[in-house]
Amino acid sequence: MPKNVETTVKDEKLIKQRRAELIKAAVKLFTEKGFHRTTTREIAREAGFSIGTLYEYIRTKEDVLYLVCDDIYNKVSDRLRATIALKGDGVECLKAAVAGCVKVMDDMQDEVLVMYQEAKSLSKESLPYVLNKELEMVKLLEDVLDHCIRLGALHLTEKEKEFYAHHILVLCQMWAFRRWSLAKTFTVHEYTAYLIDAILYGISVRKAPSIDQKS
Amino acid sequence: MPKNVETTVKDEKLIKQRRAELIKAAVKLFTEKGFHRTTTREIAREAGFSIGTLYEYIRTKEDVLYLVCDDIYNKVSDRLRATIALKGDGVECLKAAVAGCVKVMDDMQDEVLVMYQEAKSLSKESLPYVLNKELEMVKLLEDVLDHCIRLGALHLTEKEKEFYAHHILVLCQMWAFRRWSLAKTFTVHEYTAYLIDAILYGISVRKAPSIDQKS
Amino acid sequence: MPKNVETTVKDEKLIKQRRAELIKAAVKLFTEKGFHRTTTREIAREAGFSIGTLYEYIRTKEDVLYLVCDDIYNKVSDRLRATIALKGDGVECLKAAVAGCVKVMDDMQDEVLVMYQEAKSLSKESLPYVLNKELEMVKLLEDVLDHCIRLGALHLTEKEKEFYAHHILVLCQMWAFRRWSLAKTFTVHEYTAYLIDAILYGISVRKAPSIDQKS
Amino acid sequence: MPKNVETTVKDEKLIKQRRAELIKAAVKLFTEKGFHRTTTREIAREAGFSIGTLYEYIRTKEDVLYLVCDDIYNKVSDRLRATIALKGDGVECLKAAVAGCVKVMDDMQDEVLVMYQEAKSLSKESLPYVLNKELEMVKLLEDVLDHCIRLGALHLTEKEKEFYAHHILVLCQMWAFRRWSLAKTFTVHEYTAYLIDAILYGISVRKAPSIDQKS
DNA sequence: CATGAATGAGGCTTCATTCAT
DNA sequence: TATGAATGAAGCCTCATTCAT
Repeated sequence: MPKNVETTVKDEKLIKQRRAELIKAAVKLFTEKGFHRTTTREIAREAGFSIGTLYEYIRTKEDVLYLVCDDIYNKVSDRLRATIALKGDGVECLKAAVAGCVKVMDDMQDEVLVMYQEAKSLSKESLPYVLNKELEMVKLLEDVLDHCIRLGALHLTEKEKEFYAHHILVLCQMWAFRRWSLAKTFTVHEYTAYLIDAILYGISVRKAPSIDQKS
Repeated sequence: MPKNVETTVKDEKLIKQRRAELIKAAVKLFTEKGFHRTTTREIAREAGFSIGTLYEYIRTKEDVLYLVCDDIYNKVSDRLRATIALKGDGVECLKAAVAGCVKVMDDMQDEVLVMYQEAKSLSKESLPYVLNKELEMVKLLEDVLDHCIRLGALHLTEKEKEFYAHHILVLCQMWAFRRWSLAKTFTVHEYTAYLIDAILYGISVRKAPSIDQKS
Repeated sequence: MPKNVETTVKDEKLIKQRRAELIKAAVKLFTEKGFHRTTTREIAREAGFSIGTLYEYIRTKEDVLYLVCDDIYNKVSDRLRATIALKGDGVECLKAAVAGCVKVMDDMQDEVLVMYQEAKSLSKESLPYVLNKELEMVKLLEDVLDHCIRLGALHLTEKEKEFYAHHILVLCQMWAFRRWSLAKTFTVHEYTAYLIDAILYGISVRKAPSIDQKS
Repeated sequence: MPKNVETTVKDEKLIKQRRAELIKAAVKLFTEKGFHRTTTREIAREAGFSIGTLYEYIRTKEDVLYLVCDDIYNKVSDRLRATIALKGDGVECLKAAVAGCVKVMDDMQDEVLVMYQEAKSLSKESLPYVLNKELEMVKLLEDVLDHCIRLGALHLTEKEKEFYAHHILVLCQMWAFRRWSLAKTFTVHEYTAYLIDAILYGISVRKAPSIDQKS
């Protein structure tokens, strides 16, 4: 399923190493100027090898984008999986997940932005693979919700579960996308606290005990 | 503040008309292939005039992007303003706003996507202007919240208000950004209903009366 | 049938003129260094316009080769048609045709060499069209033979006619291909005289009346 | 006279063996895609060794072409020499030579085509050597003609002899060059028969006894 | 005002050749 | 000797922009 970017080089270990260098360079440049404004030469130079060498490890410029997106998704997913960890009783588990997810978005802001802004430039063949990765992340949050449901802490239908998985993921990503504005008012921790509250109890519950909730 | 895209042509009426044609053509093409993959020639052809004429109404390709983003922001803002309208008592007003906002995102999905995906290609000079437009939209939602607060339907601090304005806007945009996945499970109306619930009451309140909320 | 090389330019007259310039430049360069060793930039410079302009009149480097081959074939065919003219009684007509054909090969040696040496670099799509042109030239010679046959000067079966048409054409081309060697010993006129004799009467008839011819 | 292609390797036997492999691979590839479209890497891979090893046995890509042309010329010459063999009385000897020559062209069509189409890509230094090989082949046919002359079967001046040697060689090559068209109508044997007739007696003698031949 | 031919900088990619292992 | 990773010059082509008509 994962597209296999062809190489001229055979040494697997070398491929891994060079690719890591290449991806690091590309992420840096894409962050600064975007995929289209970055030239292959710049990527090669930043990665520390010649243009010829770059093309020993990829076949097209688009391959670089694919490798970058693939790598970031994997890293984000891995970190998410590690942070979420289904620990804590009841709703605590969800809170931890949200906090972890925001932290990942905070730590990897540059990468996350690159991924979401440039993935659209992938070819028709690669795009589905990447979109699927996005759904895998949604799935991770569904697992958290499932856990809470099994603990009896939440009561959700299947549809609600899907809805909330997207909902929570988007709200966490929001920190990455809107930090330029939000960071003027909130620290990550404040943001996280507000977000947990908003997700769990909604806006109306803010100190309004007498209001007729969802009558 | 709004950058003035220079023209060779003087006739104001003509400028308006040609720009409208130009923007329409550009939005169509940007939707299909993105800003960078679209050539100025294509824009001219799609708009129905020659490349020479195109350059009578803009100075650089980036001007087209600026005009497009500006135009879409204005349209989205206008529609939002019209839909929101601060009508309804108490929390109804907020519900109407959310519903209206989602509808706008649904109606203008293509435009919204173009705007958010390509705005990053604007120059350092134009970007702030566009980001500011984004904040104006946030402000619109803050106004709604203010209204609810004044009606006594909500109780929010200034910070909470800012947070929720972003929060709500992002969740509405989510429909535009994730329709490729969400639409498999939800209709716009379902999505809207779930969203209103989620915003107002959060996830934990879903039929779980006995749970000790935020003790 | 003739492939239509696409242009960006619309003015038909201009296309004709520029193409003529382009072809002239290309023939000169291809003659000197061959198709593969000639760069598009060199063609543009030699033709007197910029690389950008060159690409307004063609889409690929191969288009240049196609235009060149097409043009040369047309010129050679036209000259052949003009020279042959089915004039003269009996076998005189054939002699005139051979003489004319050799003259064409002599006058257009460079072009003929380019055409036969580079045509193989045409794409699978264009090649058949060019090969067909070759067959048209064979056809011209078949017409001459037909004429002689109708005059009663020659007696050939259909197969013989086809054979001799190729046979004569190849022998005329021989002057173009082997002038580097033949010209050391023969002038064109000598060559023509020898060739006519060889074609008409063969080698054995050279002053050998007593030999038992093909008994 | 024969250019000495330099090697890093000393072992003569190894050189011979590797070169044979290399030439075989190159002929195959040149036949398929021509010299310029074939890469050195492809040659190495097809020959069964690495690019590094290839360059132990040649110094430039052009060396490969030189080796190929040289090898083919030698093989063709050898086969020609073997087939011709100056056997047969009188004109039979010539007939046998023509038949043999056509057979060689038929058997080695691919090689012959490669040789004549790519030799022009040789450098100014190598070209004369290869052209000289061509003249050696002409010489072989001159020898045949000489033999016939000595037998009294033909009467030719020196100039006529040179002319006919080229003439016959070209007509035999014609089978290789035009088989794409001729083979639709003729088998090799038919072609050979027609050709022998044409060379010996010319076109006019075809059943036209009363015509005043070159009076 | 409108047109579209002309321009050329610059991007992506290939590939012959080298050289350290 | 054999290998194959590294190199970078050089090729093809695109496209934003200009300007004469």
